[in-house]
Amino acid sequence: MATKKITSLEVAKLAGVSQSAVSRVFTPGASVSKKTNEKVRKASSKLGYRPNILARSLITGKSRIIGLVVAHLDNYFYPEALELLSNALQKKGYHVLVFMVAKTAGNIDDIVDEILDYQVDGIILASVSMSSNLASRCTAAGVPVILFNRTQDDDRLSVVTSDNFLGGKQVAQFLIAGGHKRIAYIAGWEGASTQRDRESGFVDELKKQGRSLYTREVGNFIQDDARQAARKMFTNDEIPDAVFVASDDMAFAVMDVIRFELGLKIPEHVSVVGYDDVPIASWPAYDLTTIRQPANRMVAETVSIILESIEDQDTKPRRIQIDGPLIMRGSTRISSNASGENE
Amino acid sequence: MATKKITSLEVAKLAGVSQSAVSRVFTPGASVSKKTNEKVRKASSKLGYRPNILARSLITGKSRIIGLVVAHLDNYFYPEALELLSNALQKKGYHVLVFMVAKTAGNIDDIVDEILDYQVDGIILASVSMSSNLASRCTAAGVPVILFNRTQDDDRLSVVTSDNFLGGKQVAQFLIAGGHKRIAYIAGWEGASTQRDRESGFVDELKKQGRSLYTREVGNFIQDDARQAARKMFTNDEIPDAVFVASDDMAFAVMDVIRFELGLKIPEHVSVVGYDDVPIASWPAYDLTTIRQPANRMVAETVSIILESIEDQDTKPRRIQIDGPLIMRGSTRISSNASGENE
DNA sequence: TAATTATTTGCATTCGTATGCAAAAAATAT
DNA sequence: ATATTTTTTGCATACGAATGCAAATAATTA
Repeated sequence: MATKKITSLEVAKLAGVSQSAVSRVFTPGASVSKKTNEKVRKASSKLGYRPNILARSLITGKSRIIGLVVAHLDNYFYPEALELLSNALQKKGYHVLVFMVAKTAGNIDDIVDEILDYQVDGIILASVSMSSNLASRCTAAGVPVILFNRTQDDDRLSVVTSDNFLGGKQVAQFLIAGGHKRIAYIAGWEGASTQRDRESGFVDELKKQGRSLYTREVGNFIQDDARQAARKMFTNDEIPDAVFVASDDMAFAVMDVIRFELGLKIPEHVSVVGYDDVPIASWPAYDLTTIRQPANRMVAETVSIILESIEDQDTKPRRIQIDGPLIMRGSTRISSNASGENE
Repeated sequence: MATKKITSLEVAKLAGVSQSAVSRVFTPGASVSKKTNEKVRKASSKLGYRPNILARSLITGKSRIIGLVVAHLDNYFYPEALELLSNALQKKGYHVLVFMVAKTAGNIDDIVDEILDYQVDGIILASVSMSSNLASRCTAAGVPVILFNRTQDDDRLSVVTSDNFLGGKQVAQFLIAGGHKRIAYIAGWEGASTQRDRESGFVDELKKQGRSLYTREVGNFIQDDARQAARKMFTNDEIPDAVFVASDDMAFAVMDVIRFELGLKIPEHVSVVGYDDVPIASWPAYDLTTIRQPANRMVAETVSIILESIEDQDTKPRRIQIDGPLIMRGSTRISSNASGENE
């Protein structure tokens, strides 16, 4: 009921000093004598005073809020990243304001406007891209923008991804080395750079080794779509003997279809490879061979870039690619006659 | 570089009106003539003006920010809830500021202090509880607090949970009806009210039907611990023929141990029941019988309570229990000779 | 048309904190 | 003890928008 807010002025009165003195006590690096400091601290804790971050932001121009836009919280890679991100930023005195966006990402721009309304110090777009026009707006407002797990050709934006092209390539090499002949691909949402890069790395390498895709379907990074894609792909006369699925999340759905709907065995009848290495991939029920996206390192880079950009407005946007290893597990077979296929 | 902020004053100048006029145009329900409205809108969009939420908050005392404290983003129930929550609040013009807290929840109080610094309009604690002292602070500050999926005896706090006691009871009834004789339980973290309620509902019903727990281990709502618990539980001479695991998340780990480490069959050798009904539970690889926690309804209640409390400071805290059904799937057997066991 | 009422508008102040500047106090040097 | 330098302090103002109040304008009525 009694909604009373303790302000610096009241603390000042109790401590017998000026409001500025109180402010200085709570401003690191300001000039305050030991005695004043003590008086103020005492009065503050007596009244339960804490500085109002919003009022402070108004004058400093820094809110210590980072806006985060996420679409796919259902793909476990993102909650994991969010947790790491939030923890890392928290340690630095920042906090994350979350903005969810429809998976069928449309009007990101409106959302970003909302974010800017909060005077955030920086913006992280997880698996989402923004219009060039809006990028200008952010730049003009001095708000650094970082794309996380998504690329875009705009040198005003920083980008942190895994090396998706290399990842795709590694999968191709691995599958060919494993002696697979009919190699298929289930794509993610084709608007996503990660999808495109994974696929072109994959297909490029196949070509380089004189192969080509046996079948291709689209799963849009959505489990239901992936299931559909799998059903279509595996009801032909001659099914693929290996399939690379553009994300672990979809791969699980695909494996379920292969095993429980079609009664096929993994990897005996078909090898499955995913992408991300989310925790579930290592659960024995799936035991999925996959490319690891090192969420921790990606997050660490993201945080360091954003903090640097905030502290020094003149920091140039950076583009970081972190490569992750192929994690070999039981969902893929390794034939013994795998050899001699290097160009 | 050119960090220029457009303020209402600049818009006012361009539009040839006063700053107050601009403010009124952006304040729903304020008195503005059609003509002024047009002039201001025009000038605003020309300059790209948007009101500064922080400055507004300072004077209105409302930030349109909701603080959310989460611990277990690795249990899929929470990302799901977060997504629903954020979406629902977004629709109402609110946004979620996320605070992660260690799973071994200790100093929640410090975190809540940080939250209050942001002048949030409300606080949601997901699976986390707070000291009574701090509850007073929040009440005094006029900030409503809602516990999500966790109870606590404090009538200043609102609480939204599923009916965990009833859930536990349902599981007991179901397992007994299924003809199980040696019924075990793997507990969550014992500091959690959800854990306690699930267990007491479960054990109470067993007793009522003249049974008792065959074995009990603790999994702390952590997969690794659950695995350990399962190993211990299933290496005795006579293993349980049914086990109720306090969360789906742990149940998956337990199932993996049972099947892949111990080579037992589910449900032939042992039935497994979980709690939450996260999406993975319905994946055929697990096909887990479980109690559904209706995240959508829980979130809807949470949002409606928090908004109501914000709009009307005199709203009394509420305690909502939403009951969820038992979802019968393939991880439990239903024996035919299940009968005559009522007291 | 004049008188009365309803709407708009601008002025000035407020929210809570930070900070440039000049005065005061303390510390140091001469 | 005095002069000089350094540190601390308070005053006053600024941040950007919202709002009570009174003046100005428009709409309504007689």
